[in-house]
Amino acid sequence: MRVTSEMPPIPWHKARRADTRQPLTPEAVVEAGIHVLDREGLEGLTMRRVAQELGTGPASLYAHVSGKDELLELMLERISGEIRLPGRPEPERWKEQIKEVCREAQRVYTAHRDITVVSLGGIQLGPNKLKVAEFVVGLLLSAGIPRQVAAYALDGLGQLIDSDAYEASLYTAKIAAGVDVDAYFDGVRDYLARLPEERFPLLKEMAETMVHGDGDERFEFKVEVFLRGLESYIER
Amino acid sequence: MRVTSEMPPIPWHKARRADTRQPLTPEAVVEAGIHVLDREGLEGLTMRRVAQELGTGPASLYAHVSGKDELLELMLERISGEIRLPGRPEPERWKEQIKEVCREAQRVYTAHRDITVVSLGGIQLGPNKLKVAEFVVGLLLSAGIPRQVAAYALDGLGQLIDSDAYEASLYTAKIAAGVDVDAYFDGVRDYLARLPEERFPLLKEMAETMVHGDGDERFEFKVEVFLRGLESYIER
DNA sequence: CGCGGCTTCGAACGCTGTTCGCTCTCGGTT
DNA sequence: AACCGAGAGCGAACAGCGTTCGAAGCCGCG
Repeated sequence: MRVTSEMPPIPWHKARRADTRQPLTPEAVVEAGIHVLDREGLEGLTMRRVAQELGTGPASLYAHVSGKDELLELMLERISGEIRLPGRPEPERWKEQIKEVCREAQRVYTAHRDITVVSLGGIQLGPNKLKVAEFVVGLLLSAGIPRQVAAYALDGLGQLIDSDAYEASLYTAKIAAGVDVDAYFDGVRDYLARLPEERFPLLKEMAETMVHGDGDERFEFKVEVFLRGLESYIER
Repeated sequence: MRVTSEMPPIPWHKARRADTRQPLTPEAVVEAGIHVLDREGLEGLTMRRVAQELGTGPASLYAHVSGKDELLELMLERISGEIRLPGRPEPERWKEQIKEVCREAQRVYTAHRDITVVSLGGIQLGPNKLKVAEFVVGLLLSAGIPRQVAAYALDGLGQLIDSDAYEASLYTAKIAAGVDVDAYFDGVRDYLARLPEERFPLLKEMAETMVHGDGDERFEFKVEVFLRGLESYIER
């Protein structure tokens, strides 16, 4: 209910949004989306919230983006552009370099909260993601891994990174929400330790071992295991 | 607007819901939830829809279940109970038996659409899930895999199963929605084949290889790779 | 100068999870 | 036998969601 609805527009208020914001392009919408995502997570990423970030209403976004799904995919592709690859592939260090890429990808995705659910949801073919894939597949082939194995491995590594980044982001979200994660894991350990001996002897006894290690350590381990498995496919 | 609001209750209508439905317990709510999930997927699983399934309104559910999140976790745990384990662990066949468990888990989860997003979201400690974990960790230890490695491996295998089942469910959902998945993959292959030579030489050339193989084949491969990697940790 | 097409956006639609408060039932106590 | 409190059931409502519609405004081209 604007009381000024009958009044002439105040001249120096005219281009108010244009002062602080560029004139609304798909890129600007994506950027605003990423801002909201970083601040409030995927759950808080609503079209209304993104529109607010741009000083407008939700309906305005639909001129630049077909809907929330497309916005999410554009955001994911934009974020994938942040992944930095090693300067040049070094085939003799293929395992180490693939690990570097995995670490970097995991770092970038985790930095943007739970964006990776989008990635888990389907194949992404944007240039930024493809660039990473091209680099990794090159390393695999140069290591002597058969083509079909390399293709499947690309899939597997992507899934590993995505699901791990998703899990990691949920913990950082919990921390941000004020949950004491250490206490949570203590609770899990105690729960396991108190399991009935006759049904879960191993889990009960391994309670301490089960909760040991942080996310990075576990991620590092999974990648190492996968790469060791891949190594066994090398043909000479 | 019931016109009978002033009339005495018609006796044989009295227990109308009780005739067809048990008197609403947490178990009944979970079961109804699974019915809706199977029929309409996680997206179609709403509190209203579950309530409708039970012949009541959404508010009634909250007496038995604290909210949608808890309902989902209860559903996941109930579904985990469908996973059948081999009769007894056979340490000399540990790899094959772990594969059997993975296949079975993947089958069960995929049969219930995209329920595994819940699993990706955190640690589940229900007895049904723990039973599977106990079995697998027993096999790993009996194979000579160090305790800490076994603990991490449990995590890794779970993640593999969950993310794969999630992906698989999305494709079956697409099929159910009438999408021609073969045509979709043909499109992906053509897209890859038409990539610019100078930027993506490998992906371009490997287009056919990249889209080769169905979900089961890829899943089988990933599990095999992971297990081969695990094998290298065995200490004698 | 006029006009057609694109952008902008207030309002609305149908949906969601959840809460409130009233009614009703039923088991246990006085 | 009477009562009463606890819990279950549930209609109504709230705040918020993604998305659509239609009117208005703007800009560049003819």
